[in-house]
Amino acid sequence: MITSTKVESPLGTLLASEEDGALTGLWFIGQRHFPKGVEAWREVADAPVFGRLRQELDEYFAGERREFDLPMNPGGSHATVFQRDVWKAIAAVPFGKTTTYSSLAQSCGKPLAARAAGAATGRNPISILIPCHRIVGRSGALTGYAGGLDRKRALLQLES
Amino acid sequence: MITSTKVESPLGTLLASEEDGALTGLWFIGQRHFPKGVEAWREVADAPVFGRLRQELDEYFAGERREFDLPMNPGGSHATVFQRDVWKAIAAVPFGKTTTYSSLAQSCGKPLAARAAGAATGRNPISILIPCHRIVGRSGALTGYAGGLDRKRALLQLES
DNA sequence: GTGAGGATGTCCGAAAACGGCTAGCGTATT
DNA sequence: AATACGCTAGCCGTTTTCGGACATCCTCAC
Repeated sequence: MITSTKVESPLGTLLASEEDGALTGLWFIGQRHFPKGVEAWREVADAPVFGRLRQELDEYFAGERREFDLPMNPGGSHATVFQRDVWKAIAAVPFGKTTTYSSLAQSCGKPLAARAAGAATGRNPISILIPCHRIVGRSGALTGYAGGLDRKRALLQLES
Repeated sequence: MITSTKVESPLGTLLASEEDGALTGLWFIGQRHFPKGVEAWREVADAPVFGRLRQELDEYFAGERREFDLPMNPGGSHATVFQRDVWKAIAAVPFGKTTTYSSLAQSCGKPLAARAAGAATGRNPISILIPCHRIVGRSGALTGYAGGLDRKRALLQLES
């Protein structure tokens, strides 16, 4: 059973989803690749993981938190091996640092799959906590963000 | 979280699956349309619904039970509306009776979809409890069964 | 009778299109 | 000479698309 709730943030409202006590998703409302079957999820505002999420997000946006610490399970069941690898590599990028798509690809053992890594990055199901905003082009250009480049800029600004 | 277990029967071994306390699947091992992600399910032999299933199945095969009574949730999340309609119509066919694919299609409000009803019948996720063995061709021929025609014959024999 | 053909929803495989990329060159500015 | 754009062409996993195949049955022409 998947449950969901809405979370407010300085960058707009987010939708969070949870299953078996672990956070499975966090998207800006209406962003690119917003999940499809949302209507079937049951809204349960007070699941334990949602409480922690709200608090840690508040601290993060207040500049008082650099890392998140709560149970996560991105991708549920339909994600591919490559996607999981990419998301894991993204999660390893520390606060305040950035890395490139080609570097991600390399970490996954597929040095030539930079473009595919970009596609996988865009499908990251847990915005902010899996910091896909820290991934930029080789030239340093921001290239893209499923929640919009403005939000990507704002997040990088917050971390600088 | 989906869990599974194996169940013995006079017609062979079955795999049962459960989620949130409801039975979600029951297949003959290796039958046509056997589910795919089974490796990812956790084997838990003693879920409550599995206990009831074992007992009711034993009674059924002993000729002492004509109807099943336990929580079912066929198709989980990826089933289509049409499939659910067909399975519901199949569940309404009583012990010892049979009906036809075209009759099923009619019950679903799509009188011309007899063939599609056949396809949906084949995907029935809960063998025996959703009695797809009671569906025959208009001429009375047994036409097909995902678990093999022998088993279909045996089940109809048992109910006669 | 008997055989051919059409209606129907879904799955499956194959093939094509599509991205949150990059390196390599030419040109065009300083 | 450097640097900065802009275009092009390869790279690769995933998504989309499309064409058959099915646990059928009715009708219409011979």
